[in-house]
This record gives sequence, structure tokens and C-alpha cells, in this order.
Amino acid sequence: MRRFAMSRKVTISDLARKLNISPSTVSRALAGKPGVSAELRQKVQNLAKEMDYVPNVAAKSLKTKKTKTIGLIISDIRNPFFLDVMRGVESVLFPRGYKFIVCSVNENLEREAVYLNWLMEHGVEGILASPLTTVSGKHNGNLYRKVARFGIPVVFYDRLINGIGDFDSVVLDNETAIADGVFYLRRKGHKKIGICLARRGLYTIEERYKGFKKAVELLQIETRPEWIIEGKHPMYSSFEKLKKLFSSEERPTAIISTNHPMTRSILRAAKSCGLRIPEDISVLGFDDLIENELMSPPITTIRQPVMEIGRIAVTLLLGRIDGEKESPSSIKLKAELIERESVKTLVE
Amino acid sequence: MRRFAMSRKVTISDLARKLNISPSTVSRALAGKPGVSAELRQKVQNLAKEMDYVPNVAAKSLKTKKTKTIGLIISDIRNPFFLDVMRGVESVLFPRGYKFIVCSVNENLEREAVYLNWLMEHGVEGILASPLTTVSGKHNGNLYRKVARFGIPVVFYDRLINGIGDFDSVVLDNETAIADGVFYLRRKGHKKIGICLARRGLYTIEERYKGFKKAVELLQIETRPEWIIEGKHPMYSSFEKLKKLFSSEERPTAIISTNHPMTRSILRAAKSCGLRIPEDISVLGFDDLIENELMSPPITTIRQPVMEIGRIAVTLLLGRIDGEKESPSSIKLKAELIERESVKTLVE
DNA sequence: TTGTACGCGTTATCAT
DNA sequence: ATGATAACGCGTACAA
Repeated sequence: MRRFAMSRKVTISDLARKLNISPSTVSRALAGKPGVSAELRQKVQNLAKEMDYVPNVAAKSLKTKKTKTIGLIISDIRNPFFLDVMRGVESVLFPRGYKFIVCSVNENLEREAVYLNWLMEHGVEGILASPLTTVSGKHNGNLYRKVARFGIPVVFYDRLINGIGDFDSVVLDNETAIADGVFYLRRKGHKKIGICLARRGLYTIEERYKGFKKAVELLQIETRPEWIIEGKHPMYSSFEKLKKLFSSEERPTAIISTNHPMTRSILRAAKSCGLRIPEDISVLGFDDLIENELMSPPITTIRQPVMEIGRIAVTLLLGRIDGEKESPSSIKLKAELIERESVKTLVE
Repeated sequence: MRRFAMSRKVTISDLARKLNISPSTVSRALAGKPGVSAELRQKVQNLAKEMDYVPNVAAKSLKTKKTKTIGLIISDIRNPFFLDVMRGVESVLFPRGYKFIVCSVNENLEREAVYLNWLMEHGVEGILASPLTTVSGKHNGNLYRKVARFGIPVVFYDRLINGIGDFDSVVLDNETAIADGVFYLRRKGHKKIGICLARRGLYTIEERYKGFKKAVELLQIETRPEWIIEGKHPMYSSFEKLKKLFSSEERPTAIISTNHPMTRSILRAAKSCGLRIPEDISVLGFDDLIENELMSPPITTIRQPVMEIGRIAVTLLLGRIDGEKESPSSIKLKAELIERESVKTLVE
């Protein structure tokens, strides 16, 4: 099989020349557009395969403005939450021929900005984003607006930016999720409940905290400032505070987590303090990975429908890409409480 | 601040016209190339910012053949292994201004082929791949070769394709990893050892199996066909076989896992059979996620340097992209045995 | 230092 | 049904 050494890539014009027809006909034939006889089309397609023709997306998108690519902005790649989001996203993107660029911004505003600019330059057709807000309330809202003005639809998932309502979004009903958790604990007889806020400022965490406060007030449950553990930058590091709390006599009977890494911290801290679960302290986890089931004891947890979030968000996005003009939809999904064995039933 | 309604995107020519200079000068000014006076350059850059100029990568790459993008082929997105690979990859890509497209082929040959073609069309500058081989020995070797001929460098990570040596690669020294595990178990007094092969045919798994057989023979350790558990399609599903093995009186004293999902299956099966670890059976895990540490007991495991694999692979790739012409390097990394509490010390 | 002219590979428009 | 031509936005060799 002879083949040009390390030659120039074969283009539509090469095919055209070889067949003594015009490039436009080749283009039509390959694109499956009308206006080419069936036989000619066949010949073209055969030759294309034979000559290893590979279409050039850059040239194509210069003309059509389509790249069949979207951007996926992830707030912290270390959180396995996003693995499931990616699965959900991928499952609808692949069949439609879309690719995605992963942008892990690591809770860093500048990185988010850099990536947004890259995505614009790259010509992605849409962006799925879990946007960042710092403790001091800073965010890239204006940049997101610029992206939208630039003609690139954006869908927020998992998180929102406060005061920016003109985007589609898919998030968990965070308040209710935690409130339901508190109700559950109360039903199990718990009246002293603490909570671990993975990181102040984050949309999800603040929402969950709101739910906690509301429920606690409603049920007139005791809680104390020392029982509200706040994570700090970097995430995953409220370990020491937890140990201190767990060593104290004044600890609550149950503690609620607000995301998966935080659940891990809680378990680790309990372990290192020699506390048994649920005998010495009850734990209500957040997020549900397989490991929760494997633990001893298995962890009772608040499960969010993660793949669903990804799937719905990307479906919304593709709708916009296809020209959907409705006003923005704000979707809130319900969490589910998975009962296992990390919460003790207290006698009243 | 007046701004054109929903106007055409601003291009280099727009900037040029506004400043009464030529597009080429604008191009040079923006690209930081010599041949423009400092003041003019400033003026251009200011105007660019003011007018929200966004460079068009498609047009640029049509000229330069550079997209600042690579493809990352992942064999199964459900395996958290790849989260760490992505972290490693990202950590060296981001500072260099490269983006990456994630392609999860889900152990499916056709999907791998589809993605490879997309990546070629898309004009990625390089591809990082964990290539697939089926039980029957099929693989996309020829397609990978075509990609290479097409001028796109490929680096294999985690897995290789048998008989295809003309690519750079970064993999674990799988044989030694498992062999060392066997030695370790033997030192702890174990003489009846089983192994769980996550899925036959996969490069990594077969290599690990080789290491097992060699070590077992060398040490003259007893093993039986029933103690070699084989996963089947779909992955993660040798659960029933494990339960059968664990319920039998004839079970080994220790069992070795060959990847993370398999470790989970083992633990789950042991649990459902009421076996205590390590009293009733010792478990040597493979891969190390945080959860291993949180388990009761914490899992002794073979840890591969996952982020390193990603980091080295992408570094190799960027080298090729930069024109490195050396002959392919095959890098093998060593695993590390993390001793925790899931392996019992047997009296001799 | 700056401008002119062309081409990258493709598609869309208009003509035949 | 097919062909000719222009245009997408940018970089670059060459000219000035």
C-alpha cells in the first residue's frame, strides 16, 4: 500500500482534483447534503476513506461557528462528586457528537476567569459551570455575562451566583435536603445536633446552613456555636476543630456533614478520637459514594442525584445551543435520605 | 457604555480599522511579536480590551495548526483512578496554556475509535491514552498508528497494547507490584493466597496476574483455580463468585485485589458473608484512595503513584509536541505497599 | 516600523 | 446536479 511519505494532510480539494470534480461537490457529498447524485456521492465517500481524509474542524468552524464542543467548569476536581457529573454529561453528549473540555478551577477565581476566556477563544458552543463565589462575595458574574453576550449559552449546575438570575440552572434543593436531615435526626431522638460546613461562602454550603438553621429553630433543637464547624481554605482541613469538638464532653449527639470530603473528615476525626459510630456519636453524611455502604457501620447519608444534575444541565444547554429562546429555567432537584447504620436511635 | 446590540464579533480587522492601521500590525501587536513600536502596541492592546476582542482559535489554528488542546482517553470514567490522572495532567497542562478534551471510552473499542477520529478532526496537538485491548486480543492499534502518521503524538499511560512498541508510555511495574504483595503476605505467614482479576484481557490485569503466578511459583505457595476469581463484563461484577468463595471452607487465608473497584467488591462480599477482616480473611487492596484509610480495619494496599503517571505522561507528550525526536521511552513506575490493618499475621 | 497580499480548508451563495 | 467564487479570521512572507 503506497502512501506519500509524511505528506501534507489530504483536503477536500485533493479529493476533488482526484475525481475531476469541484471542491463544493465533494463538500456536499461528504456532508450528506442534497444536490449530489447517489453514485457520485458514493465515489467521493469511497475515495475519502481510501485516502484517509480527515475533515478539518478548524476550517469548518471558521465557516459555520460550530465546534461540537462545550466547556465543563468544575470547581474542584478532587471532589468525586464531579466524576458523576461528568458521567451524566458524557452520557448525553457522546450520542450527539459533542466533546467537552474539562476546566478544574480549584475554587480559584482567577483560574475560573482564565478558563472562561480560553473557552470563548476556543469557540465552545456552550458552557456548563459550577460557578465560584468567595467568602467575601466575589465572583465572576460579569465575565459570565460577557460570555453570554458573546453568544455562548451558559448553564449553572450545583451552584448559583447570588443575584445572577438570567441563566439556566440545575441545583439541589439544598435547604430542604439538610432540613429533612435534621427532622430525621429529631425523629431518632436527637436534640443536640452539630453541623460541619465544608467551606463558608460556597453557594451550596450556605444554602445547606440555612436549611439547618431553619429546621433547628422550627424544632427548637439545641445547638451551640462550638457545634458549628467551619472549614477553611484549603477545603478538607477542619480536621483539628473536629477533633477538639469530639474530645469535648459537651459534644452533640449527632453531627451533620455538608459534602463528601467533609464526611470523610468527620469519620477520620471520630476514629482518631476513639469515638465509636453510632454509639458515641451519630453521623449523617452528605453525598453518597459506594464507600458509604462499605464502612463499618455503613453511613446514613443525604444523597443528591448527581448524574441527574449533569444530565439535566447538559440537556438544557443543548437546548439553548439548538436555539431555544424560552426564559431561563431554574431547576431544583430533591435529595434523598439513605438510611443505614450511622445514626443511633436515642430513647426519649 | 454604548455597545453594538448583539453584533458580529470584533475581529483584528475591526481593531485595525478603528486605529487606521493594518490588520497585520494589530496581529503582531497582540501576539507580542517584534516589529511594533511600544506605544502603538499599547494602543492596540488597550483598544482590544476596550472592545472586548476575543481571538478566534479556529482561524488561528487554521494557519498555525496549533490548538493548545490535547485529548485524554480514559478507559472507564467510573474508576476514580482517573480522577487522579486528570489532576496530574491538569497540573502541568494549565500553566502551559493547554486545555484537554476528556474521552471516556468505557472499555468499548468502537467508542475508542470514534473518539480518536474526533480528536484528529478536532486538531488536538497530542493524545494521552489508556488504550483498550479486549479479551480476544482486539485493539485499535492500527488506528493509533494512523493518528501518529497523521502527525499527532500519542503517549500511552496505565496500559499498553501488546506488540505496539513505537509509542512513549508510562505504566506501573505491575508484575513487581503484585509479586511484592505476595512476598509480603508470605512474610506475614500466609500460604494460601487467592487473587481477584478485575477483568481478563486488560493489560494491567494480565500483567498483575503474571506477577502473581511468578511469585507463587517462586515461593511454592498453594493456590487453586477456585481462588483465582475472574471478573467479567461488565466490570465490578464478580461479586457472586466472591461470595461463593468466601462461604466455602476451602478458602485461602488471604486475597489480593487488582484494582480499586475490585477491592470494593471484595470488602462488600466479605461483609455480606459475615467474614471479619482480617480475622477470617486477610485482604490486600490495590490502589489507594482515602477511603482505604477510613475503613475498619484500614486496608493494607498496593499504591500506585497515580498523579505521577499522569504528570509524567503529559510531560512526555508536551515534549513530543515541542518536537522532541528521541526514540520512544517506556517508563515503568514502582508501586508502594502501604501497610495498614487488613492483613493478619499468621503464626507459622 | 508598518502595510500588502495571499492562503490555511471549508462552506455558502450564486450561477450554470 | 455541478461548478465558480467569495468569505470566515488570522498569520506571514514580502514589499515599502
